Amino acid sequence: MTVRTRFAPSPTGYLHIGGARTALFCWLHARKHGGTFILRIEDTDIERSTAESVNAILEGMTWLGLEYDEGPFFQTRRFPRYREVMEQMLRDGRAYYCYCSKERLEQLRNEQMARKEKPRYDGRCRAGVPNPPAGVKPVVRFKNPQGGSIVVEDLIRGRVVFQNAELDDLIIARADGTPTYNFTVVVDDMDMKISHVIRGDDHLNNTPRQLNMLQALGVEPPVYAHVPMILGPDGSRLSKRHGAVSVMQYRDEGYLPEALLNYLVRLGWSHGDQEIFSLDEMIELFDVKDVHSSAAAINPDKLLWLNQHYLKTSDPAHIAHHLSYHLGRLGVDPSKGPDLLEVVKVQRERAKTLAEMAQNSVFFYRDPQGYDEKAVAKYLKKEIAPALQAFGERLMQCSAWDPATLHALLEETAKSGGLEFGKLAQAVRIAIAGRAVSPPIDVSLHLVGRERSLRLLHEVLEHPALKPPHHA
RNA sequence: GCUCCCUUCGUCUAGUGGCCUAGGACGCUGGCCUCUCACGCCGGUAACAGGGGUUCGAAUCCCCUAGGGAGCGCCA
Repeated sequence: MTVRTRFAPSPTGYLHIGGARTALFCWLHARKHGGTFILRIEDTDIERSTAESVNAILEGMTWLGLEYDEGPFFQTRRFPRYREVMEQMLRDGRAYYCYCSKERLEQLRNEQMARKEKPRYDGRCRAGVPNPPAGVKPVVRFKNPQGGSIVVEDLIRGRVVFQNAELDDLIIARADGTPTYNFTVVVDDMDMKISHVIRGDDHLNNTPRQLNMLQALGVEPPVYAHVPMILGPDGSRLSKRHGAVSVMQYRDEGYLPEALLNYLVRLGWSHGDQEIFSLDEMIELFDVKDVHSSAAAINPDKLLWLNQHYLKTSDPAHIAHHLSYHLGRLGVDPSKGPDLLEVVKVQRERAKTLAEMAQNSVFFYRDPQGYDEKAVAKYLKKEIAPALQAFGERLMQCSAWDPATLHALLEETAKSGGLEFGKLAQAVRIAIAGRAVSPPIDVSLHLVGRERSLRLLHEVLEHPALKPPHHA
C-alpha cells in the first residue's frame, strides 16, 4: 500500500504548536514509509479564513522544514467537485433535502437537552418532503445508517465502537449550496487517496460519521490515528495566555527548528530512554502506533534544555546562520566585527536561546551603553584603578592580541598589583562588556579587538567609582 | 445531560504478569570545577488516581468510583 498522509489546517490563525506536532507526525509517517505528504488548506469557512493565515502556516512549515510533496490544495477551489459528489448521493438516495427551519432545529435541540438527551436531528425530512415549503432553500443531509454500530480501528486508541443511533443525519451542504466540513474531508480524503489520517483527537467523534459516508460512497476508508492534544504547562487547554503558541513566535524567541521538532516528537512518544533525536533517527524510529493516547502538557524548561543542547552541539556555521538573524533584530551587523563563528563557539554553551546569545554578544560589535549598576558597586573599587591603568599600559606595549597572551598579561598585572585575578578580570569585564557577565575575559578582549578594548579601558578610568576622593 | 477518550515523580516518559524496595530526562537541590556567567562531573528529591477482583505473584488483566478532556453547529 502506498502511504499518503495529509496535514489539513484551517487558515484561521497561525500555525500553532499542536498543529505543528500533528504535521510532524504526518510528515514522519510519510517519510518513514517512502510515502507522500500532502498539505491541504481547509478554508471552507470563508468568513474566518484569511490569506495571511495561509501564509503564516506555509511560513511555519517551511521554517520547521516539513516540506510537503503535494499541495497546498484549497478546498474552496474544489466546490464543483463537492457538488458533484453531493448530487450523486442525492440521486443514489444516500442524502436528502431538508427543509427544517433553524428555529425548529433550535427548539428541537432545547427539548432534547431538557429531556437529558443528546441533541440530534430527528429525521423529519428523511423520508422525503412531498410538498416542499415555497421559498425555503433546503440543506442537504446525509442519510446515516440507523441501526447497528460503526467501528473505528484507531492506530493509537485501538478499537472504538459507536452506535449509529448516536449519530444523526448531518448536514453536508448548507442552504447556500456550500459544503460542510465533514463532507469535504470525506471527499478529499477519498479523492486524494489518503491512506492514513493522522489528526487531533478532537476529531475522533467525527470519524464514525466520516466512515459511514465513505462506506456510502463505496470506498475503502483510510486508517485513522488520533493524536492527543497538547496542554499548557498548567495542564489546561493551550492558549495565548500560556505564552508562545505560534511556531513563528518560537523562532523569534530564539529556538532552533530542530530543537522544537525534537521536543514535539517526544511529547507523547518515546523510544526507550532516548531524548535526542536527529531527523533521520525520528524517521527511522517513529511509529504512530507508539504514540501515547493521553494528552501531554508542554514543558518550557525542557524545550529550553533541548534548545541549548542543539546550540552546544550543532555545526557552528548552522548556529551562526540563525544567530545573525537575531543579531540583525538587535540592529547589529555581524559582518562589522569579529567572525561570527568565533562568537558562536564562545557563546554556545552560555545561552539557552539564540535571542539570548545575540543579546550577550552585542558588546563584541558595539560599545556598552553605560555600566550595570550592581556590577559597578560590586567590582569597580578604587583599589582597582592602578591595576586597570597598568593593564592598559601593558596592552599598549604588546603587539600580540591572542587570548593566551592577554591572559598572561592579565595575570602578570594582577600579581604585581597584589590583586586576585578575578578582581581585575571583573573590572576589565565591566569596561568592555558593561556588566559582570561575559565569556572568559581573555577571549572577550580578543573578540572585542585591540583598538576598541584599549579605548574602553581608558574610558572606564573616568568612572567616578574609580576616582580618588577630592582633597582640599 | 448524552456519547467517546484519557489517568506512572511537578512535567515528558520507561514499563506489556515475576528482572520494580518502579528506570531515564527536564526542573528543583547538595557538592566539585572556576576570572564572571555558563558548560561539565558526582550525589539527592519525587509517582503507579482510589476501591474491588483474577493470580502463587499486578504499575501491567477485569470491574466500579473519582478526576480530566473532547464531541453533540447550515465552525473546522
